[in-house]
Amino acid sequence: MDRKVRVRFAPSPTGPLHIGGVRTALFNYLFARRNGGDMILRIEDTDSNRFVPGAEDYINEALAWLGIKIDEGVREGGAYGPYKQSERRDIYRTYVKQLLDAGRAYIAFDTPAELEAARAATPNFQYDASTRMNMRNSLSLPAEEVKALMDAGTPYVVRFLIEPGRDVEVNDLLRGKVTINSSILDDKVLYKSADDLPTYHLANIVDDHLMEVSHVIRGEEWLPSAPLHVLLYEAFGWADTRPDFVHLPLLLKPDGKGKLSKRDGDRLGFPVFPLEWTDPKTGAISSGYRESGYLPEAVINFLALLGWNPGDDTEIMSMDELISKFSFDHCSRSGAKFAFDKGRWFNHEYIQMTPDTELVGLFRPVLKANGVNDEDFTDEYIAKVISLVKGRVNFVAELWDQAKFFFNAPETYAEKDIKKRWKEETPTILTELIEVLRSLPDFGSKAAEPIVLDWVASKGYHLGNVMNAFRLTLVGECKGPHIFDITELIGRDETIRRIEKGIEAIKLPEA
RNA sequence: GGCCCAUUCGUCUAACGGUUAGGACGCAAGUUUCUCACACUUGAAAUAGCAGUUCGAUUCUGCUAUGGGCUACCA
Repeated sequence: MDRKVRVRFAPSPTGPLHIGGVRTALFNYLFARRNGGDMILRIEDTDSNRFVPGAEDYINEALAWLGIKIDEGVREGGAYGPYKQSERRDIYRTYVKQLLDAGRAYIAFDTPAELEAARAATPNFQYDASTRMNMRNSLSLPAEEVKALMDAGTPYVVRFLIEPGRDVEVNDLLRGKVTINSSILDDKVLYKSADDLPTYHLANIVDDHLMEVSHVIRGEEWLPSAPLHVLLYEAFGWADTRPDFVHLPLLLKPDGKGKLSKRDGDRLGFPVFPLEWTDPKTGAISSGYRESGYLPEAVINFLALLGWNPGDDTEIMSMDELISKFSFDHCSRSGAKFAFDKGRWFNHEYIQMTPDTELVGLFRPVLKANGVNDEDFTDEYIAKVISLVKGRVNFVAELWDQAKFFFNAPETYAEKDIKKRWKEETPTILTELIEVLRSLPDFGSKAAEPIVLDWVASKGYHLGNVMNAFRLTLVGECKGPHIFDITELIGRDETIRRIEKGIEAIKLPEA
């Protein structure tokens, strides 16, 4: 059956979208784009107790930052709306009634306390064919009593009537046929009268059907309930238009047990959220990839390769390349530990590929944060600085560590470098160097270097000691880019000022 | 406990019955160099175990082990 590819990403607004959710969204997006399909963003807010303000905005902002574009959704609109489940109550009510009328579901009045008691009384209690007649529901109770309870406005739920002893087949595009027996399924709650809202299972099936979703691409945690979903499609009479299922392997904690969870937060030393998130209740802040200096392209590239490969050794791929190569044929079925080391490398690669002029805009806030009045420096100057040091950083923020001496003269000088390079005759030599620098007709890196090196050679000085002492006065330690690139950028006056300051401040180490 | 899914270097993965089991991150060494990096070169590093099918198993089957998921009026 050939039909238009339509996929959906359906998060619950219960907090910030975590990185596993982002990966699911990405795979949906890549698959949709690869096949000329539509990408739907559906907000699954059927649990009124877990609603978190701001979460929906966060989801939109995160996907936008990452470059995952939504075709239909709450903001984007579309012909299949509303795209928020809490606005679809009328629709769900109709379909709940359909199931009830067809005898595929029933009404249950058991209170939470009664359910708890039943679970406590029976080991491995399950609300199903073996127990339902002992519970308080429209199957076990006389019709008059059911009516009386309903008339009295007693809270109830609607449960799906599962026929036991049937093998239910789920055909997963990644895993092949998965068969489970319906006896292990319980009579799932589909609807709660208390808030007049369905549960995930009902809403999910109804919406996917009505929105003409062709492929349900979601995390592996949904695999056990997929048979229930198959049964629901059947009960509604939608079996032949049922979407294909793809259950993606999970993202696991890098350090031990379990799937990567929202609560891991900063415990692991790297973000698990795309954007920084402030908990509206506690005020606790969880770091985000954006704020941690990751480029969205790097996050996307890294995530795409967790559980998928292009079929060859290519690793660096833009979104467009990912789209053109994406296929479930190259998806793996096993969970992937979310080790972030490689993510750092991806970010390094993407920083190298990003034009310096573009990095300037990202670096200015870092300068400000470090007390530099960045207005004092032109874009051209900052871009040149970046070009000299970006090869050695993984993150934009790390540029500061590598480049601060381009903005401030050193205040201190590294002890161990002094010990190694500062000799008794150093002040004299550097004083001579100042004269050489003053006499240079052209202070540019290319022009200055041979003249200075010739001078060192002609004097018979130790090149390493002279240059490193020179470097020490400019940088404060023995590190950094080519020395004449530094002097060219900071200029002749500042270079000489720093040498003089160094001669003044650096003392010969004892012994 | 029950049910389901998975298992190749430390990590992400390639090899879809025949390879010296490949690549990348990380790690180590070397080259380069005024320094620290970058870059480049090289290296160490894996088929969970046991049966079976087969001329031949990383690849197919079974069992065991291990890991993971689900087992709510959460998604």
